[in-house]
Amino acid sequence: MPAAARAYHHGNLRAELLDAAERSIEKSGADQLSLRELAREAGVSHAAPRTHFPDRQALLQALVERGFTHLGATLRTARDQAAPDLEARLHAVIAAFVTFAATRPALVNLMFATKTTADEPHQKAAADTTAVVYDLINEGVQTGALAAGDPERYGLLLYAWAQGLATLTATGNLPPETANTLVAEAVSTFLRGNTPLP
Amino acid sequence: MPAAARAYHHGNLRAELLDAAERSIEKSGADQLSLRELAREAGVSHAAPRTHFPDRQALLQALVERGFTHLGATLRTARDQAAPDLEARLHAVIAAFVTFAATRPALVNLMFATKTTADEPHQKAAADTTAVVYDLINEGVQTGALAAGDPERYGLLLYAWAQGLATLTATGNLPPETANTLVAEAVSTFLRGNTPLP
DNA sequence: CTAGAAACTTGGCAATGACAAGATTGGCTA
DNA sequence: TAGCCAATCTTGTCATTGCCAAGTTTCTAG
Repeated sequence: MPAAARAYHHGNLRAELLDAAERSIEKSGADQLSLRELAREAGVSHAAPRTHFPDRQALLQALVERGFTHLGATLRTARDQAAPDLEARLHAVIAAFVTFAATRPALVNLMFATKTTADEPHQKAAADTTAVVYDLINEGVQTGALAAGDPERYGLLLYAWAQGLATLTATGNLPPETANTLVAEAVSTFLRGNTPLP
Repeated sequence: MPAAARAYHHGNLRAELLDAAERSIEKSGADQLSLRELAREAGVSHAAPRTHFPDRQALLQALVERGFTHLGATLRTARDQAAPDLEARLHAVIAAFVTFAATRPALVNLMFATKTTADEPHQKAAADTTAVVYDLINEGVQTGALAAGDPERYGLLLYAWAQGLATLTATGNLPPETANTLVAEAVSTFLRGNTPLP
């Protein structure tokens, strides 16, 4: 019995709760989120959410997981639609990251505020997201566009940069209109700083 | 009547509440923070905190403000104790940033999860923190160590990088022992990527 | 068609944040 | 020094919330 796709008393309550929760945190912050309020919005009883989420934390975690899945997909799309050279693709991916953060600041905060322990369910989704950057870096090292070195280290470095730019955007310290320019400079600085010696 | 230094019924309740709050969020996360619990720990009535903080959010904001003040001071100390050349000082500052984040992950998350609107009280403390990086960048541009360009843009770029590395450390995605190496690489990459043409 | 599981409801409890009104204390002034 | 005033803290209260237990409805597998 596929729980997610079932149409029962309410329909697919789980997904609707997550949608409402995402709207709520963007409007009032994550710590204002009320399960009972979500239930009211969905027109179900105050204990109905408990069927799908054992507690409040579980709902937030599901939100984070969905966020990473969404972000990963967004980054992959951006990569595939960019021009084929490394710089263009890196730029497209990081710019998409920043745009994502500008659109869903509260969700992004939540995603990166959650401690990462190995047994958490969002681990895989998060790894699939970082992999987008890592893979491009790997490719760059292999084609010789980047100086030989530990690709994982490069990946972490660039991912950290992207994450920082995204967070600054999400918190309003970086106006979205200048963000794009900064992303371009970050990528070109990164590449220029790691160009193999001729 | 200097409110902060007074010893009254309790002593300086305000500071003690903030200390307890910081301990609490590092132990159980910010959304588990309970004003009544803090009051109990301090041995005062459940409504006593209200004298110093109108509501829960105000306490969190005070925590953020204190955090930025502390971080700024930490960065300035690191800068002053480093070797006088630009790279060493940048490295020292960002490494101190990352160490700060590793020591107080929950506080750092809170600091960078809070939306920055102009009228918020922690604005100045936050600005004083970013200024440490900005000033070094400015100095680098003026002495010719960095290519001519918009210093503010450089500053934002490097600050974003530092913030990203700090957040990754705080969330456990970057083991503190490798963090130092990565910081060194980030700084040298940044400088290498922005060296003026000879 | 029936049994059992999944989804939801009703009722209840302890804890919390916020508020109002009163008590205590310390300093400032007249 | 007497007394007022403001800051600090207390007691009492309320609505809301998260979580839990027990029961009810609906779906589905066999």
